[in-house]
Amino acid sequence: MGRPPCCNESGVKKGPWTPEEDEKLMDYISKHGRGTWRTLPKHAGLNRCGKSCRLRWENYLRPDIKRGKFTEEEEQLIINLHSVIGNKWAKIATHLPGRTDNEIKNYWNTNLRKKLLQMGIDPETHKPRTDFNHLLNLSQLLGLSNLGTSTSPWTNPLGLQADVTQIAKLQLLQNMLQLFNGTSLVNIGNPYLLGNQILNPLDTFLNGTNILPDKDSILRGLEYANPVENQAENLLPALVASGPRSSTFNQMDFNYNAARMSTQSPSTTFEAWEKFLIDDDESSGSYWKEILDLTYPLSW
DNA sequence: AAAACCTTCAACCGCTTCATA
DNA sequence: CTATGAAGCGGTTGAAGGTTT
Repeated sequence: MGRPPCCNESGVKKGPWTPEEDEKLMDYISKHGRGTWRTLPKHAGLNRCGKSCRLRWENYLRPDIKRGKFTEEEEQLIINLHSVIGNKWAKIATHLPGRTDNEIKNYWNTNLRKKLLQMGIDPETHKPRTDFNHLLNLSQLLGLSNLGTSTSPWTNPLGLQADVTQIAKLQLLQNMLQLFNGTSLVNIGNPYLLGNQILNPLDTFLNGTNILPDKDSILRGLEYANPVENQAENLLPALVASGPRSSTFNQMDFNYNAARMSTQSPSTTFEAWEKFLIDDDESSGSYWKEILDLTYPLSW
């Protein structure tokens, strides 16, 4: 449509808001309500466009805005929701009272994205990263760190920290699973799957059992999370494995549940993964070595 | 101490969606 | 059904503050 942006109006102030402007806006809204944003600035005595006023109010001045760091629960919820509905920040924000879409978007881009990438998870698809360079870097990193662990798990020639090693292991394993499976489902901590039996990834791998959530249970979960709008239709790119629910390599799908994590110590997604990794018998190294030997018949 | 670099987040821009005439 | 205008949304930018060199 040909309508010019409202902010093209000449002489309208842009940029950071001053305390005086904030005061005027809050004052006006508290007395008269929001009304229409387009006419609000004029009535409130603000030299701003309506859009700017709306943004300032919605993202900063609204009295019910929660300030401060995101909690682990919020963090986990954002990841889970993002895995289902993608970059629908406004939708995600409706599940986090007091948080704005802008705030969630910023937090995602500056923190959560990086965390997932570090864990070898593609933040767009919520599946393991499969780009070759990434795999190569991981295998090199892992190889170097293994050199160090042969003498002491905490020191190595490059000074790599143990957590780097653990992350590398996790990433490599996930990538290998993806290569094996092609339909690998990595869903770390979905609180909507409370009803499903969830296995420790290691147990899953060793026992050869696998329980994946079906589409109905996901939909029920969403309905629970948002009873007003049960509209999860076609919004399930990452949660529903495209392959058969019970195949040889689907056994290795990591369906690791947030509820399990939250009822046990450690309590967070990332800590739980860390625990899983550290609990691995480092001294024998057999678990990882076997996997690596199976998939990479090269010497480390 | 200072410059360079990095990170964060408020705010903007332009597009889409929704409501209504 | 169509056109129009307002609101909403998501991507992007850039200033400010923090950190590293």
